[in-house]
Amino acid sequence: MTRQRRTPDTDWLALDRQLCFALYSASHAMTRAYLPLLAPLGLTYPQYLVMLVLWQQDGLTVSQLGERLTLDSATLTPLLKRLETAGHVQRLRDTADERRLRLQLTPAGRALRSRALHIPTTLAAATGCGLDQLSSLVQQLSALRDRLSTAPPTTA
Amino acid sequence: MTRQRRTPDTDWLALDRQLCFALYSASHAMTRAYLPLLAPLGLTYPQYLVMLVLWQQDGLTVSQLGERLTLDSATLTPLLKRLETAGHVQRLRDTADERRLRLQLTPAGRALRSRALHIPTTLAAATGCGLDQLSSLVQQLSALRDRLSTAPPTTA
DNA sequence: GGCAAATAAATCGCACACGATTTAATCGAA
DNA sequence: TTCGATTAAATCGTGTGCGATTTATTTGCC
Repeated sequence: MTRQRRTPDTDWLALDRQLCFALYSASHAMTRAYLPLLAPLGLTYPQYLVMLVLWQQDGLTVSQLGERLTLDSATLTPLLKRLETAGHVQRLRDTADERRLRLQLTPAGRALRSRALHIPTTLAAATGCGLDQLSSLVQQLSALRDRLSTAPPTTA
Repeated sequence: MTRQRRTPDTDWLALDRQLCFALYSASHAMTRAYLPLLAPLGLTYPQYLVMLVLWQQDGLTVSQLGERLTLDSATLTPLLKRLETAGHVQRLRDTADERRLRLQLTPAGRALRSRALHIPTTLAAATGCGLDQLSSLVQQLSALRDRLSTAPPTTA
């Protein structure tokens, strides 16, 4: 006789089966792991992501930055003002098109990069993953993100 | 002569190499994909996660709920008050220990479950992943989350 | 019993996220 | 050329997250 269990195979709503929760909780755990490394630099985690982009390419507009991070101006404007107050970036109106705002690193902002160089390897160690699993995860998650964001709104 | 490129193999700070950003952006893309499915139920995404837990096990305390979701009372208290206002849960002081708050689903909260049953399959389709890749990702991400949260604060 | 330590929620302050609207600047077609 | 449509940021309101503190209750040790 098979009896009904509390979480049978058919309970597709079980928390630990949800990819969404696995992503959500892993992402938050990652953010928490970054905190002690970013605190000495005076950066929050989203601010660190912005700096990663600007260290790669300076002089972007707010929209261009938002495309890379999939964030909009409602999120970025106050964040960038805080980075400006902290002295890491300058916010300059584009003279050719006054609607656009150009983001320029200050010397202090550029200098901060050298103090961040150790972070990726430190974190990679904390994950306990091998380098091959790490890059495999990055590949899978990037592809997943792209499929989710180009997918039709509901598919229903 | 090899010349220096803008993003050489040694640029470990490149945004698209970061597992943290792959996680962060995939997680946000996932949340956005849920929005049109959750709006008809009147739930935000974190509220949906709380309901997933309560549908599996009713009568939990705030701390127990927080353990499953890795969230603390600062986040959960206002969220639960909104779920109570919406009529989905009741917040009852434990008579045996007045410090504890017991979370009980209302009939409306229990009934909501049937309207959520289609969500996991709809989303699974939107990911464009096979079922085997989905469960593999859930496994890897859950393990990653556990390693990150049990790891020593800095390892430095 | 009585009181310090521990525990459970709540509260406070700050920083994201994001839908929706607003403001300002540019573009484009009649 | 001029005025409506488009575009870029900024603003507004709501809802998380979380470090730090506060309040209320219980526990444990004398």
